[in-house]
Amino acid sequence: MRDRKGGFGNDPERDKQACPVEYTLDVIGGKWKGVLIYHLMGGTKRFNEFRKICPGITQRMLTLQLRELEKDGVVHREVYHQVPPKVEYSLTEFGRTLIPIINLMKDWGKEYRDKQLEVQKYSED
Amino acid sequence: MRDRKGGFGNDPERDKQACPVEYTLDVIGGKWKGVLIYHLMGGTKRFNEFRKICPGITQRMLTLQLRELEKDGVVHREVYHQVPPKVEYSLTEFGRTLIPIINLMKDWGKEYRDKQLEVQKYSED
DNA sequence: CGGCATCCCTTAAGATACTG
DNA sequence: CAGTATCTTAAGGGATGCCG
Repeated sequence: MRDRKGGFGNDPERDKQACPVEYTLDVIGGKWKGVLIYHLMGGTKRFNEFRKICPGITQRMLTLQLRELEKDGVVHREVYHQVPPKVEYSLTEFGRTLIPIINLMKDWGKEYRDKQLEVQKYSED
Repeated sequence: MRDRKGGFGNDPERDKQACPVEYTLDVIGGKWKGVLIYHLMGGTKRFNEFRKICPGITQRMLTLQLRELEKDGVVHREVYHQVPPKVEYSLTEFGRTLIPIINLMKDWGKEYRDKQLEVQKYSED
């Protein structure tokens, strides 16, 4: 067992919860959560719309990531009980509080993607 | 991890690179990267300092995460060739451009950690 | 259409031991 | 002190098939 100085109990999540940054990353830092939230900022989306927007994601992962966002209260899932089925995903009010962060990340990503590539040149093997 | 060897031809990571949000998450979204950057905002840190601050992280993971941050140009690694060895980690200028994002994530985490717990109560039906 | 269940492989991550 | 190396386990994730 791991030596846990301070005896905080044995919840491995505690370390993350203790740091607000990690808590936030826990909500938006999943493999696809960032993009999903980002695209939801542009309006309601259906399941297959996401699949078109993110060709790399599988149904399974899309479901899992959306479920986690739903569980975290970030995304609302509206089911229309009809044939063929229709499910719409949207940001909750709570989810919208993330918009400033996502926007900042978007801006940073756009601005520094190139510069970061330059940096990498100097640290190549 | 990100493949730097070739171009973006059939790189499955391409989808992520295509979205600036995901690019940013790729840099700061690693399991421990957020906390590491966050703590580096408070000043230079040594290897074992991190281990004290983040009791849950293993040497191995700490090394790997720091190396990735270094590779991405976010963190500078200063090695003092002496006995006993001394290595200091600090944010690069590039790394400092992330500070606004980390701060925003910290604020959001602090503010909404509690509210999110409430949200979960309502989504248990 | 929008899933979920299953199988299976790959990658991430932990434990431990050892080193410059 | 600040790591590597190695092994093992846990989690992530793809492919496929079925179902409401």
